[in-house]
Amino acid sequence: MTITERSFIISVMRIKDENKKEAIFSATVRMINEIGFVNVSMSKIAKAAGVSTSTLYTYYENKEDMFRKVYMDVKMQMHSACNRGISKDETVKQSVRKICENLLEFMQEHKDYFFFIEQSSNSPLVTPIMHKEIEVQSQETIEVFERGIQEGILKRTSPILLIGFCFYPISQLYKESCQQGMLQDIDYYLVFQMCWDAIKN
Amino acid sequence: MTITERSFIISVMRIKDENKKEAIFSATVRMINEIGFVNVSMSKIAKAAGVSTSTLYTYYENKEDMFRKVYMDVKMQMHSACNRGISKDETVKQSVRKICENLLEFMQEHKDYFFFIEQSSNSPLVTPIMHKEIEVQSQETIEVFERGIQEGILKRTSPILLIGFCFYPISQLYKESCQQGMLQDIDYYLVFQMCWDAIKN
DNA sequence: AAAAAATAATCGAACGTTCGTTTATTTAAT
DNA sequence: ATTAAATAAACGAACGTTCGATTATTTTTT
Repeated sequence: MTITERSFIISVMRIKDENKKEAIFSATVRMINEIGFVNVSMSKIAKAAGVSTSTLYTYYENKEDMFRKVYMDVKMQMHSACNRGISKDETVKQSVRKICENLLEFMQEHKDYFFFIEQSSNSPLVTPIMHKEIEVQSQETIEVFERGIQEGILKRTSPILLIGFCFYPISQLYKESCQQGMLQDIDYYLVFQMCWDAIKN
Repeated sequence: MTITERSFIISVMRIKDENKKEAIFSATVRMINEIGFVNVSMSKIAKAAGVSTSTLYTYYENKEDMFRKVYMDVKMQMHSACNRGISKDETVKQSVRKICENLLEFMQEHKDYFFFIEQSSNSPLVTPIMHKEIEVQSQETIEVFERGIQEGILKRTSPILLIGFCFYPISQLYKESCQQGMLQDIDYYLVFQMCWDAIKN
């Protein structure tokens, strides 16, 4: 959306500084990763973003709203990254492989996003409604696995279960390898092979 | 441990009220699960435990120390639960199956512990040193998988990788099933089959 | 066996600081 | 001139932690 487009919709308002919004967003992610949820506060995030504390309240209703929206934003980015380049012309195995690679690539390129998700996703901040929204977002991925079941290639069970056997091992192993600084040791070709062995018929 | 036994070890100290320690411990777990790390505080935990805030400081040095020790405690309980009943007389497959069942049983019986772990384990509170300690504790489990590799039954890779393919899918799927209230729908026999397919040669 | 002394667990109150949020005002864009 | 973004200042409440007094328990002395 360009500035002129926006001018038609909202005529005389002063527009929100997108740099500022981005600064708040990434400061939230960064601070959570650095000091954790226990020690984080609105003022610390504002300071990290180079913004007044009260400015946070022009972008978010309150603390909870802020964490929820930032979480959903990051999560959505991850899911759309996982779906990238998926086509119905390729085989299910090719698609699954691509989804796994997309996930791995996202984790590597957005390490901070990934660790933020890991730390947020189990918090009671994240409501069942949010989980539903996320599932909707990952519909494209689900369809790949559903196709695999129909074709008799994958095990006849819930697609969510199949997806779990790809996503969780990969993400957890990446996490462990980061924590122990042995990223090079993991053979991701083997990991994908193991994922596939788990879900294939 | 009887009172007389204890008298030999600790002579002059007044004995800490174990009920109180337990109350603090479980209040910590409960509060984290209910309101999350963002909203938790020493005073809230003390109130939930039915104890003065300052009493927390006779059991723990400070807030961080408290969360760390409670986390380690819970984590150790889980790992020793997973090792329960493992014998070198049984086949590797039997042992692996038992470990998986132990994990599942622990999660079901100690839902609160499990969710607390899930929420804590990705926090920067948990240091690399703590991760090392945990790995030492799970040595018995590691040995089972090492034996499987030596016997040529399991894939020739790091035992940690193999364990990951059992633990993470099971725990994540249990978590999802709780969140969506569809615990009955999951076929855990199939889940174990998928774990085994992933790791077997 | 009883009393006294010693020790640390316990707690309520208080510390200074920081919390999340609101209000009043200024700044900047139209 | 109008509108909203942006902020500084201010709010009471809550924060993590410390402290002094009290209580409960054990050891030592009678």
